[in-house]
Amino acid sequence: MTSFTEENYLKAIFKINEKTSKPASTNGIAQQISTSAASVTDMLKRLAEKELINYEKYKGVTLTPTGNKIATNLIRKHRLWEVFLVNKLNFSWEQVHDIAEDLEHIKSDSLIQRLDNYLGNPRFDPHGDPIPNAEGKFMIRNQTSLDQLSIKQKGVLVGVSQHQSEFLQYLNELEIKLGTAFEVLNITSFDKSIKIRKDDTIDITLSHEVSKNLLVKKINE
Amino acid sequence: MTSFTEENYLKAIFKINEKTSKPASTNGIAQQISTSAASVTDMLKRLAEKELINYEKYKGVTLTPTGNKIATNLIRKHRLWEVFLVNKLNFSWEQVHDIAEDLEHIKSDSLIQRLDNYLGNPRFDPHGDPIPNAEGKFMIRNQTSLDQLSIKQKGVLVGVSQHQSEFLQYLNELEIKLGTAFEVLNITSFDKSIKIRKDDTIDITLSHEVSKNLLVKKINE
DNA sequence: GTTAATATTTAGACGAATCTAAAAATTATT
DNA sequence: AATAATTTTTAGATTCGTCTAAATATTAAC
Ligand SMILES: [Mn+2]
Ligand SMILES: [Mn+2]
Ligand SMILES: [Mn+2]
Ligand SMILES: [Mn+2]
Repeated sequence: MTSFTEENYLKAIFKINEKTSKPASTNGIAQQISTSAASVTDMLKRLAEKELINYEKYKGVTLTPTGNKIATNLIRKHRLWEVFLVNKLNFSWEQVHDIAEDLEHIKSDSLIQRLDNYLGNPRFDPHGDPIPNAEGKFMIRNQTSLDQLSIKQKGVLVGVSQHQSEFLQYLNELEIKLGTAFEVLNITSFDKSIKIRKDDTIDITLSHEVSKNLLVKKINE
Repeated sequence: MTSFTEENYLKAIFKINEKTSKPASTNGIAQQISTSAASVTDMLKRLAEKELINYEKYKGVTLTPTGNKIATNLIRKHRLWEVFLVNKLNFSWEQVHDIAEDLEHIKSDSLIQRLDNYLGNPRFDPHGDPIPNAEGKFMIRNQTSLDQLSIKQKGVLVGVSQHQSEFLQYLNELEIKLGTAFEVLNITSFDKSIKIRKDDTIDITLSHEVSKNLLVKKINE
């Protein structure tokens, strides 16, 4: 059996591997999990012992197939619960991550299978992130960050790469949500701030810090 | 903060107090929780230290107001989740207890408040047990066990005092569920087995072991 | 009211997960 | 290549929750 804590380590390693395409470092994991490097080393030994990770001293870690299965299943559960919280309980997208962080550890295959079904087998979570299927396969999303677009290009918001509630609340204020359509009007070369026309009506200016965290699908006309 | 384990002790103490109307004994708790008496004594010291229980060596335990609040809230969450699993995810009543045993430990007041609302503020769980309100008040159910009825008396099933899945599955086979109407036709003095007419149509015989675990509300005509 | 049986607590140990401080290995800098 | 900076591991301690075995207290039986 994998404990609550072990599961969190596996998920952290998965995310780092995914983001960097490299083995996860001890410090990287420590930071992700908000713990000390020493604790991480301890846990890596245990996870290696259980054959959930590939670990060589000083060389970083990757997941074994078994470890990968557990990690993707956690992500599947996390994202399905987020859909439940938003679609059924009417939570807002910035409120659900922390709750899902706990719910993802509930161990029942039939529960998650029924939940998936009840929600209509959603393929994306409230933040636009893909929900892996029961076999752990992710759907690949055709996306670019908004700051990669050039003037006059159009796009539609399909995701966010920041999940902090302050960021999401800021988007709420601007009435930017998944599905919102954009056209790039102007880019200031000095600070890379970007002026866009939203839903063909309202013009707003976004800082580079914001625009690089907005994931859009380009619309070719 | 109260841990998962501490919560389970508080709930066990609550249940014993409720059932016996006496302070819970060390052995009683040990049995309820499937652990050793020594472990219980250890934990009782910790819980007393946190002022969640009233504990005097060799004298048994009761809950303090704070401990009681935590315990009733756990029961509230447990039963609300059971309603969700049965009413929304179409689980059968014998499948939900174990899953709810985990879900009850999820800590989010807004979650449980929204869930309650989403379910239509149910007052009883799938086994007929009352769901305490947010203040911890239980609704008192007017009930007698079926074996207390005399011949020709009528009643309707409002609960079960056994929650084992084998028992519930046996009731499924007999098509006995909450709301099922009974009339007592006959009681065998030898083994106290009882013959009833179910829903005015089918006659079935139940052992005393079964009838004493069926909670009915008498119907006076 | 002693003695026997049972219930409860204490003693001592262990595994999981964590920490800080110190040692060792790796990587970067000159 | 030698030294400095950084990263990682080890050593040693702590807390939580658990165990078995032994000691003590309570309750039941004679
Ligand atoms: Mn999330
Ligand atoms: Mn998400
Ligand atoms: Mn239950
Ligand atoms: Mn129940």
